[in-house]
Amino acid sequence: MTTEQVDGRSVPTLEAVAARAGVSRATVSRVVNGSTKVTPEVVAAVTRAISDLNYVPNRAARSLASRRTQVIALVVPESTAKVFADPFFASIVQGVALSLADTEYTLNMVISSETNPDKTRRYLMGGNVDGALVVSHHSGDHSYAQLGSTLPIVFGGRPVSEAQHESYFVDVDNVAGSAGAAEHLIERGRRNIALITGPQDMPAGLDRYTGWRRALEAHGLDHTLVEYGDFSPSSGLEAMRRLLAAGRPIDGLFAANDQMAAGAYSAIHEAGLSIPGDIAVVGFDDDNFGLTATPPLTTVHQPSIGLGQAMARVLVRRLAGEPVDRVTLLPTELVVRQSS
Amino acid sequence: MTTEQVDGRSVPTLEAVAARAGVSRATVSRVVNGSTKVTPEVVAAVTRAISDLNYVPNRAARSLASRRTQVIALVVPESTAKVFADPFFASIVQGVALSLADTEYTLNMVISSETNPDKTRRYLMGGNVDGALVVSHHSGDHSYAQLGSTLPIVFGGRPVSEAQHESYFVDVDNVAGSAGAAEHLIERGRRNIALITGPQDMPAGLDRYTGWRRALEAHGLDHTLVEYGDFSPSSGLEAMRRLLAAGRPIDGLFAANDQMAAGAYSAIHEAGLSIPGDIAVVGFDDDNFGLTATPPLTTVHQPSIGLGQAMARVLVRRLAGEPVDRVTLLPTELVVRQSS
DNA sequence: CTGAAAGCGCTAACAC
DNA sequence: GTGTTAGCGCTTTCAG
Repeated sequence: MTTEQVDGRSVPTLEAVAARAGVSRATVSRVVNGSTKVTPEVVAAVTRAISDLNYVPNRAARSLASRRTQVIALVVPESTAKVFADPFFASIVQGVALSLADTEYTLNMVISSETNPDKTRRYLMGGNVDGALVVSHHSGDHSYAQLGSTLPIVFGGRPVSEAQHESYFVDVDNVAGSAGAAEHLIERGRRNIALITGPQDMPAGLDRYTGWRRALEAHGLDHTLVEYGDFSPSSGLEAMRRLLAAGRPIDGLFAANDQMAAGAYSAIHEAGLSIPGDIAVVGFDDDNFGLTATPPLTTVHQPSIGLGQAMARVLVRRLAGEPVDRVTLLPTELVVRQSS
Repeated sequence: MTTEQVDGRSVPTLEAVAARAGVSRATVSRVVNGSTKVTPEVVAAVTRAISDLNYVPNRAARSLASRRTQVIALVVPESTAKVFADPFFASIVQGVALSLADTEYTLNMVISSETNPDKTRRYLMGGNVDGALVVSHHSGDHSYAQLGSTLPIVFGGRPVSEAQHESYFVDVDNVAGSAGAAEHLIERGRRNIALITGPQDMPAGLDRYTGWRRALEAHGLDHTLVEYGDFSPSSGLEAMRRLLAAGRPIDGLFAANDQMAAGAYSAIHEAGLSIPGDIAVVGFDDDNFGLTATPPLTTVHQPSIGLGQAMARVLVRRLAGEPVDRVTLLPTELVVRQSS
């Protein structure tokens, strides 16, 4: 059973609209593209013809003639795609899609295979898109940065290396968020505040460490109670065990993400300590663990949908030739629950 | 700071390749499109020229000339997009994207505003895509079905109404999955098995009810212990309370999704009953609640990534003119944990 | 098996 | 303001 490319009533062309409105194709084009230099009456006539005929401009023809595609690629590394179910990432996509829905741009999702990154690169450079949004899950990998000189690109997450300083990116203000988390613990009267952070080659791990340290320093508190995890629950468990085993007093803990906080919960409980009685805990991310945890976790909420929206907005502005800051930092918000 | 549409070294055209290979544009086109009717030597020469020049065909031009866009739209109703963070949905997107990555098709995500559905409709009908994938979260809403006669469409989830019988769709085998869940409870020796299902105007709610009922009937068991929820945890809580309040003996429960099972857990516990001691519980979906629940939830796993992949595959086959079944049902799998 | 020629539907100078 | 005229880069008959 072959699916014929049945035309039905074939799609009307600009030419048909022109004929019906009694004007030239150029004029129809002007109206469609919102040129101001058209008489109101003509605009009206053309508009009528358009809706009568149910005309929809053909994107391919338009692109070919205008040398603009009106397509924005959202590039997702395959490894990230594997954890697509990660709500943080899904929210970014959502934000991008929502934000682009109000524009003339079309969203093209590209999964870049890590085994064959050139395919994506070629696609992007082949003049098939007007710009690209690149997200590399929590990692700051700007390996597409080189393309930035030819194709407008906006990254999600700040680059790891300052060398890639040229890139445009949108990120959550991890430093401020972490500092706020630490401040909160301090306000709660905690003085021996430990940190479980992530790998220091990942911006999120590094920046959350920095924010925490700055806050403690500002209050003249000791900031050497540090352990490292890899953002997984089990690494949080291990890290907390090490912290506890060290024998130094601890009455507060900031975990660089909620998953590690979850692990820390277990370690704290297995040590017979209470939350927040003995140790007040604050996490980061505000993922779904926090709410269902016992006690519910105080955590730093990051605007993941907002991140996607901001990325799209920055790119669209760049494409419009409007001035945009290379760096866009989104504020976080401390969600206070019962763990602190 | 305006972003110039700098050309850099402008993208090579087919013409350039033709010149370099010493053949006509038509021949290059044939090679690019894998026509068999070209001499091996010529193919080699053209291939060389292509890679030398780093040629990438221009999609717009190709579309315009061939009247094919090589674009597949993935339509997501805005309300669904709001719950984009729903891992089930995110997985479908992932499946679609992965599956399409191996084809010549490009994935175009479209968020269809419910307030202005015509915009999407026009876009789809405007010859801008070769086909569409429509997902309406758990709902079977095939309001785009009418377009199916003009544009090849594949739906995720079976249609609510049999009238829309024409549509192609891919769905999880809810009936079989639920029957399996009920069978499992029966095998565990449960005889008074209750059901909390979803709205009966949603295929998932209806089909999961059907599967459960058939299994009980097959074993001559009572199948009147039924309450309805709306797939939310709180509705599950309420439903379970009603079930318990009725005073009839219950030793097993099948909840039509894990969220409602979560609510049921609370109701069971607040009634001072144990899981699975007093009541064995089985859910459906295998979302992230199941693993972290106490006790971990036995549930029916549905292949959400597979669903997306299947949708893409079915559409691509249709577009290739290959025969495809209108209905594709994906098998579920019972994941036995400690709640049963 | 390969080349020539004619567009695909639209935009963008350039005239009027 | 509006029409005329060229193409944008590619596919596709149709000859040869």
